[in-house]
Amino acid sequence: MKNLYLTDERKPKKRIIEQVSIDCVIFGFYDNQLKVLLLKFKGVEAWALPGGFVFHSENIEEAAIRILEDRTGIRDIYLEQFYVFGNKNRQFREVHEQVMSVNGIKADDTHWLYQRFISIGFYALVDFSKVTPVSDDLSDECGWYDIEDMPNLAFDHPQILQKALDALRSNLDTQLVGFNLLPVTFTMGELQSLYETILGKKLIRTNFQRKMLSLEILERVEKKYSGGSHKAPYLYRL
Amino acid sequence: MKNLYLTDERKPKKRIIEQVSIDCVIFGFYDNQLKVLLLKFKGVEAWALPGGFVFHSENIEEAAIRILEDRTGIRDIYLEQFYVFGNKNRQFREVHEQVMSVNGIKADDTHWLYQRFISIGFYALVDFSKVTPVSDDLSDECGWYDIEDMPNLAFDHPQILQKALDALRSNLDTQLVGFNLLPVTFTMGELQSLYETILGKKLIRTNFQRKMLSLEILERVEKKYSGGSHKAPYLYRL
DNA sequence: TGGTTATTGTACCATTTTGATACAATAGTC
DNA sequence: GACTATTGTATCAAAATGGTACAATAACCA
Repeated sequence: MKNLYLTDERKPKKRIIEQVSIDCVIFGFYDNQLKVLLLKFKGVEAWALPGGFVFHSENIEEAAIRILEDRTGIRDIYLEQFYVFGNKNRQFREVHEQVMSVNGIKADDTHWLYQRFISIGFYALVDFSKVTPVSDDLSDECGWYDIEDMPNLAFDHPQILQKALDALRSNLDTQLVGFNLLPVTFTMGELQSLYETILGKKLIRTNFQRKMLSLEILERVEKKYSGGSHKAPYLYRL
Repeated sequence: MKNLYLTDERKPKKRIIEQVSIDCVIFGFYDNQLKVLLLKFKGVEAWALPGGFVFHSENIEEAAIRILEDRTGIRDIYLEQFYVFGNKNRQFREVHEQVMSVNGIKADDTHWLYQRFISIGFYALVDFSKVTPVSDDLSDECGWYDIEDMPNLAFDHPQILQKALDALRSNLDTQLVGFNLLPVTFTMGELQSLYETILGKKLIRTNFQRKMLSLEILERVEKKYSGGSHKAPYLYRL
């Protein structure tokens, strides 16, 4: 994924599948807020979801894992395919041209990047504290943005993000997917506030606790002394 | 989709996106059994899900609608994208070669059909009684097969079918998707047996009836006199 | 040291949902 | 008119969920 815009002039050994791309919605949880990892294009006031292409020699899931590792520095990420975006007007000539001109790259009209793209959406759930965001060649920033307070997203990435959120929401109860967003140990309060931000609604504390404990998947570890003047909560782990 | 194997020699006006395909799992319900529409290749003992390619000038969902109409003769089909199959070993040279040789078509080693494919899976729910299965140029049969009694499926179509079934099952309750498999009016018993075959388990009749009626989406029409020596059930519609 | 405060863990009751059984209604057969 | 198979509904028990009460406790403060 170095120098994306040059790949076909340089004819690298690893050929990519043209007109298919991957977009990753990387979720993290910090400060009781749901966050998404975004890249900012060099010289353009537009942010984008981390993405990339699929080599002929790899599975699409491997491609997603590779992209995730490039941006976050971690492997073993919880990953799920959620939708394919394939409208015929999915071609983003203006933004690509702008980014290329700012970065001093030229391409003629028939460049494959100017064609229509089919993009496979993956969402990833990561432990916020383990991630070191890394930008790519075309970006000057890579960082976390609050889901409630997003900057100007390029392309059709607002829709992709929305669809990822919907998928995450509907998998939350059935797949018990939320724990991937927390560190190994966490308090019941943290877990509840994670559920509340993903579902977008308040939950009743006592019932939430009963529900979680009745799943019999949580192990109670030691207490957590926060320094607050109140009873210390227990820490739990899966 | 006429003469699939010739498309690039003939350079048709409608260019397709290479290395991306669509596979459709078309579900129907008849005789209290869940059925799937399959094609049988000419001269080869292998069946396949109806599929096709995406033109540059159409959305992927439009492509799926086109493929569905070609095989079933009906538009306005309930359609849902459920997964993308993109393993690097998704190339099916042997089968393609066999089918081509049987049908007297030649292609050299670099033919795009010999490359690896990314296939977007859609499942469709149709009213069995409205469908007239139509085979394509490479098939000599197109018909319904019982989900419990499938013939030899080519490629990775067994996995695709399984994933479609999983998706259908998990959408059954939340999206109330099952009604698309029934005619406009139906009895409670038919609805129940549909649910039972999709979920793969028996349901308690009285509770199922209570549940369905409590949704307040069913309208009771006239009675259905089956000729059986028992009370006649009501017909319902959405 | 003992009172105060904020938060946590759990018990408890009311309400709703679900599981399971009973039974009356009825279309056709004999 | 009795009999049979099936349908529609009522009913009770059990489980899940919503909501309140209250005791336990870590830090703070007078």
